[in-house]
Amino acid sequence: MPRVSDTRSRILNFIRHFLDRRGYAPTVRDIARGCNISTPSVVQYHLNMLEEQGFIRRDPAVFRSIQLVERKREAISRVPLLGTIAAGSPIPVPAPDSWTTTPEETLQLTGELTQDKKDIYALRVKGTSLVDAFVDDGDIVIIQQITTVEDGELAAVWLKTRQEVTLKKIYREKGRIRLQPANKTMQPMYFAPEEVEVQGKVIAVLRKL
Amino acid sequence: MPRVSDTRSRILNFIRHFLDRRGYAPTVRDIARGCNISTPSVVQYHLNMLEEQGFIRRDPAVFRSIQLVERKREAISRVPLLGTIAAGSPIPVPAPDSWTTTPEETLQLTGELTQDKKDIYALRVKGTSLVDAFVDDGDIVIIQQITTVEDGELAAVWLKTRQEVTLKKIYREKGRIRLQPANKTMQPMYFAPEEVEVQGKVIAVLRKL
DNA sequence: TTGTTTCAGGAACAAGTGTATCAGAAGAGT
DNA sequence: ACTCTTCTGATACACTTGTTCCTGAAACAA
Repeated sequence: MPRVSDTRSRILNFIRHFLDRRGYAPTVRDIARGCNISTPSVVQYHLNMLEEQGFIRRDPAVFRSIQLVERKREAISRVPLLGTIAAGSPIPVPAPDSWTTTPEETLQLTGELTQDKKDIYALRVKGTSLVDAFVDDGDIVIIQQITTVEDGELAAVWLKTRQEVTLKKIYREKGRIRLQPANKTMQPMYFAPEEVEVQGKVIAVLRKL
Repeated sequence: MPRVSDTRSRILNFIRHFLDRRGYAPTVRDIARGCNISTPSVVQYHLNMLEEQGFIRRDPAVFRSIQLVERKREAISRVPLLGTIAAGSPIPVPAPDSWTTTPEETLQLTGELTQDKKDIYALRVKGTSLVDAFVDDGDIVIIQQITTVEDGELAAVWLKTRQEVTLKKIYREKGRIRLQPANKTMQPMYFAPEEVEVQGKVIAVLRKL
């Protein structure tokens, strides 16, 4: 048991909160003020200890350079919001070079949602044509750009003859393709393989309210 | 067309890279050095412009306080997944002290989804009782724990007499409460105010596939 | 005791750093 | 040409801030 109720961890917590609240690191004197320490030198002492113990990292002689080792850059992927998905209009499949051009907007998602997959883009749903996939007007679908999907996976498909885009579970059957709505109470549709063009695989849907 | 290939965007990019590489913000002079600008005052000028235009935020007289507005929403919050939401069982409202206890699981979400709100938890949907809110079995609803919501907001409500939980848009009317399904084709339901208990406000729905 | 380690307090220095001011150049529009 | 806005340059000031040096108290071990 430490002598005081551990100044050290109090300092660590103060740094955490300061970073959360202000967005940049505190100075020695900020910490002193926040932890009721009367002088910078004491803070300096503890910071040196914390750095030795591997809790923080600092660049010498650089102001506000304290970094928390525990805040290892979490994997955030920036997913481009490339446009809208509507029943009557084709999905705007991104050109290979357009990944770097400025999209309409960018979503910041954790790897938990993107499942760390590559070639991902997002589309905003316009209209209520996708209600049979439990997707409402204004929802955002996250799509991985691939041309073939496994049986049973939810795919974004373009129906050539109908000039229509839809989200359906796809099943290959003998000589035809079955498109099954996510809503189990609804009936499947059948198409010739050449009528169906898989634009991508839906890996997530999100709705902000 | 700007004279040079826009010093401003060069500065912005430099700040981005500096933050990524060093973990803290550059000083005026760091930027000057990195962008081949001969004097701090020019950088200062452009930083003021960038702040006016809403690209960055700075705290006056605080060293290394430049923050990229575009990364404001990057903060990852850990949202506890507290259980399931099913038609027949009450929503497991977290006890005030249980926030720190270990939840079933934890979601990592960016501020973009949590909208930087407080007192947020997540529930996994079990069953198809919420289809009228376009919520499917297995979806995850993000809920902010508040007891009153604005008219028209999607709320998680417990219907006492029915012993049932549902997600509905809530409207206060004279002497009664109207619960409107998110699906506009469906009919509203009416209840006496004391029958309806608001458990929280739905701020997002997400579906991982 | 004695010595050693850890922690707190005070003061001061030197460098880093935001900022203001003045001056002037370069375009754009009239 | 003229004015106006936008941008660049140089210098200087004042404050912020990392750092060092000193003193001293408290705990612990030999």
